[in-house]
Amino acid sequence: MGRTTLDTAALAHELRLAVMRFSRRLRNQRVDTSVTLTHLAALSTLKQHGPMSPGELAGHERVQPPSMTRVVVALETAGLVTRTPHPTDGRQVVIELTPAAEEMLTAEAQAREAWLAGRLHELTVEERAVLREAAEIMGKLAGG
Amino acid sequence: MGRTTLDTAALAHELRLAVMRFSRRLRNQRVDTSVTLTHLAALSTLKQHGPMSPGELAGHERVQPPSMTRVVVALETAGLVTRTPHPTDGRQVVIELTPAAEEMLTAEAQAREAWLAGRLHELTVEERAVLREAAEIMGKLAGG
DNA sequence: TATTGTTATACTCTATAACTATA
DNA sequence: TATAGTTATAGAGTATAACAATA
Repeated sequence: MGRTTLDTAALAHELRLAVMRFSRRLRNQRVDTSVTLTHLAALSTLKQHGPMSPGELAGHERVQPPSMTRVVVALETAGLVTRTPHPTDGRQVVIELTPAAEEMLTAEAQAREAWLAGRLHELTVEERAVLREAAEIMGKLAGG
Repeated sequence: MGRTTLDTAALAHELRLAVMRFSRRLRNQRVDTSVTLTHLAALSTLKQHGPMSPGELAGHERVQPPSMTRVVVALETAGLVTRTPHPTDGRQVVIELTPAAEEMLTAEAQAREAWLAGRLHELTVEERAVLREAAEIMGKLAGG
């Protein structure tokens, strides 16, 4: 086992611990309890990629379809997404953001991430640059 | 709102999404289902900082004391930690790793993080360096 | 009275398995 | 048969509130 392998194992260890604590911290910082972070993540994906099926959404969020079904039901109940039949494939449905959701995402963007943004603001420019790159790399790791 | 503030808000958004997906992915990659990642995190903290009370452990892990109680009970049942009375303060108990836990942590260190280490190995040296720095920064953000 | 830890209870998030409807 | 989605069920992880023991 070479030096790179040792380094990688150590990094895996540290990164796992840091990400777990950080994600817990993030999850507990929600202020608007009416919309959870999981719901927000789904809404953000719809905002970013446009209308899609529950299956596609589950793929994007890296959860199983039944998990996404529950999220979509909750969002529909809250009036934040609509479920309409797919135009050509009767098995599929299309999930789309409502104007209310668009408005909410826009209006509360800053407020929702206030804690994290505040903490990030305390960092140096260099540290933020590191996190910006790291976010991209983690996205790649999670997505592949 | 200046440019830095805008950048920070955008970074908060991207970082939150990336960390959530990444942590989900990590949580689902456990192979040895007998010990969950949450339990492992607690064991790693004990390994790193030595014996401590449930309250201290909860503080380290950034969870509430009742949550840690459940983790400790599970770990004690599994024979991975011991709960002994504090020598001078009768209210407190001291949580300590058993030899079995030490052995497990050492022996399975690589195997447990196999997925992540494998993925990290595919990255460039520069990307790993970014994640190494990011882990430290996220630890700081989670801990403060 | 204040602190430490536990118990009781409930909610969120996620999974797997089984089912329905459509292709 | 295969695919998309949902329902049923279960389990992990966490929280708040209430309680017991000790300082």
